[in-house]
Amino acid sequence: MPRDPRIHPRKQPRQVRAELTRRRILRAAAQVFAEYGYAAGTTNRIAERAGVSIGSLYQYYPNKDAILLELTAGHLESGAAEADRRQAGEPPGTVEGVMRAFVQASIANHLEDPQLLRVMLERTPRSQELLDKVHRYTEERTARTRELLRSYPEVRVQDVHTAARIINATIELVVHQVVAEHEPVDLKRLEDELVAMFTRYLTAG
Amino acid sequence: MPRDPRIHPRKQPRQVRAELTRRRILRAAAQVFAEYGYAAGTTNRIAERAGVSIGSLYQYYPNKDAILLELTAGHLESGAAEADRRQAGEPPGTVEGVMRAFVQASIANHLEDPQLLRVMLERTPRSQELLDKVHRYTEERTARTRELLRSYPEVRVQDVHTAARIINATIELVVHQVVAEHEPVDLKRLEDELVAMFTRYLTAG
DNA sequence: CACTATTATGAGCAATTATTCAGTTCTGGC
DNA sequence: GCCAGAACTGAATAATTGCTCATAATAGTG
Repeated sequence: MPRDPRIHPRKQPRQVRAELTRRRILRAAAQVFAEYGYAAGTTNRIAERAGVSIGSLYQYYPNKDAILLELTAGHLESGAAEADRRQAGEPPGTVEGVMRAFVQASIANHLEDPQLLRVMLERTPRSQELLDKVHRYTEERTARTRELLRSYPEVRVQDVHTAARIINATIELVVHQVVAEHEPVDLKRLEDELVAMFTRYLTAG
Repeated sequence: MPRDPRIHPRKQPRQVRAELTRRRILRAAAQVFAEYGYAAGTTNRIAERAGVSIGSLYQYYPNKDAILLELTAGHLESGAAEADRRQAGEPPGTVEGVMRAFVQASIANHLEDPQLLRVMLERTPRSQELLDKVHRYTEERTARTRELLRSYPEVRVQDVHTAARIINATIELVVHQVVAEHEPVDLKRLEDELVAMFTRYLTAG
C-alpha cells in the first residue's frame, strides 16, 4: 500500500554521509531491479545490497516506486543529454548522418544496462508518475525530431509528425529488444539496416 | 513459490462442466490480468471473477504462471493462424501489398486486448517457458518473412535476415505501443506510414 | 567536552497472497 | 435410486513483503 509522498516527504540530506547513503541505495536498487525484476526486487534486498539498514532506505525514499522513478528519470535525462551533445557537436549534413547519430546514441544507451531498462519499461504502465514523465519526454523528443526533419528539404513524407513518432519508437523499442536478447547480435549490421530503412523512407524519390 | 507441474499435474476434464469451468477461469484470467496487471491479478480475484472457488482454479492450473502461459500460447497460435489465412488467401502481387497485409494483421491482433498483451510482454522475460515459446515463434516467423522477401526480385537489401527481423519487430512493438497509448491514434495514418517505410526500405533503387 | 540535530538501525507489524486439503456436492452409468 | 469417481468448495496455512518507529550512533558546533 503506497503512501502519499506529500505526507511522508523524503528527507533532504544535510551531511555528506547522508548523500553517500542515498547514492549507495540508488546504485544497489539499479543492480537489484536488473537482477530480480521489480516485484522480486524487494526493498530489503536493496537495502542489504547497499549495505544499509532498511530504515535508512525509507528515510530517503517514501516508497519502492519512488526509487524506480528516480532511476528512470536519471536514464531519461542522460539520454536527452546525450542526444543534445551529439546534435550540438556538429550538424550532420545529410539525413543519413542524422539517422545514424540517432541509432548509435540509442544503441550506446541500451548497452549500458538492458536488464534495468527492461524493468523500467515493465513498470512504467503501472505508475502514473512514471507514465507522465515518460510521456512528456517522448512528446518533446518527437517534436524535436519533427522539426529536425522539416529542416531537410529532401525529406518527403506524407505526415512528418507520424514519421517522427515511428522513427523514435522504432529506434527505442527495436534496439532495446535486440540488445536485450540473449543471443549475440551483430550490432553494426543492425545499425546499418535501421539507418538504411529510415533514410530510404524519408528521402524516397 | 511455483511448484513443479510434473509433480502436480493439472487434471484432465472428463465431464462437460469441468471443461466449462476451465474456460470460465481462462476468460476471467484474461480480464483480471488486463485490468490489474500480473502481480495484482491474484488467483483469488480470478476465481472470484470466474464465479468459481479458488480450489477449482488449482485443479486445472498448477500455478498462476500456467494460466498466463496458456493465454499467451493462445494468442500466439491465433496470430499465426491469422497470418497463414491472410497469406494463403491471395498472394499479393506487390511488396507493398505484403507489407500492408502484415501491418493490418498486427493492428487487428492488437486492438483485441492491448492491456492483456501488455501483461504478456511484461511477464515473458521472467518465465523461461514463456520465453522459449515466444522465441520459437519469433524465429519461425522471421524465417518465413525472410523467404517471402527473397521471392520478390525487387527486394534489394544488404541482409535479408536482419531486414526480416527488423520489420517483424517493428510491426509488433510499434503497433503495440501506439495502440496501447491512451490518446486516440489515427490508425490509418500509422498503417500508411509504416507500409511506406517498409516498402521504400525494401525496394530502394 | 557537552549538546543538539542528523543519520542509521533492525525487530516487528500489518497486510497480502499463492496454494493446500479435508470435506461436500454433483454426474452419469448401472 | 445407488454409488464411485469427478468436480467443487473455501477456511486455513505458510510465506513474503512493504514499511514503521523506538532507539542508538554519529557529526557538527560552541
